[in-house]
Amino acid sequence: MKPTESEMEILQVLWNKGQCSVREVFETLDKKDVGYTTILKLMQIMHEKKMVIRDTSSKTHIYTANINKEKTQNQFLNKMIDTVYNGSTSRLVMQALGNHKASKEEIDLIKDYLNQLENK
Amino acid sequence: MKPTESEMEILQVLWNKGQCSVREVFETLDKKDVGYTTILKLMQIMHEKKMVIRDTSSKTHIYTANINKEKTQNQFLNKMIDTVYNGSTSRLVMQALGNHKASKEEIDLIKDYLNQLENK
DNA sequence: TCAAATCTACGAAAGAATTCGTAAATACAA
DNA sequence: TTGTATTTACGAATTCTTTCGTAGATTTGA
Repeated sequence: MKPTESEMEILQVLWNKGQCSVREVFETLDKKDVGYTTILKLMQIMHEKKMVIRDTSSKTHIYTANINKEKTQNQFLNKMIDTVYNGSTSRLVMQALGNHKASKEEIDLIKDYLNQLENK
Repeated sequence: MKPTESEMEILQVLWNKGQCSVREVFETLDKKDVGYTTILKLMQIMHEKKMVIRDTSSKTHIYTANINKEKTQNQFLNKMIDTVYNGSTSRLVMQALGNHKASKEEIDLIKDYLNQLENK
């Protein structure tokens, strides 16, 4: 039920773009070392698992994500908090913030968010 | 180079306890459905990969983590931000905070941390 | 001492995930 | 029309991860 890493990459594209042909997904994630049919196969498997739905009315099938983005992200997040951060959400968050990846703008966003949380 | 999920669980124990025999790890993670030799094998593989070091001077070998906790956690975190949150640290953080898993205390911790960040 | 318990080593099976080759169908354009 | 492109379907190979059985060594304690 939990998407694999590759499936996650594909879902990412589908969530962003709404709907895509296999080729669009393939080109969006231009992974140097994977062939077109690999992505095709993965998406077919995802279809079997009902992670995506597809419109087969024309030759080129059009895929759409069929699982909830936030729910799926949360699933990964919780797993990660458990196995990587020993159950501590705050440690994860602080590490994410101390990270070079978090920009000033992002930190401001988070402050606003915390204030909102507080006022409830 | 990146630990697998099982390896991560074992590293977790080693990071927490400092050093352990296989049996200690086995008991700490008491997974109902995995045998002792499975954990042993995993730890032997981790040794081959130099993820852990071990003292073999007595019959019962004693293992210690040989990779950096923070660095390894960051590796997972960054991967996750990319493949699950489309590169957005703030989205990950906000979702973690909105999560049932983040308690009041944890949120306070994070506020302090943000203030510290600010004063630098 | 010797048997039971505990440990390591190691190969191999089982399971999961990824990868791709090839064939057949369809569309497209010269 | 005819051949080139693109697409799907699908089986099979490959690779990665997890699992365990068995054998042999060591320790322990009755």
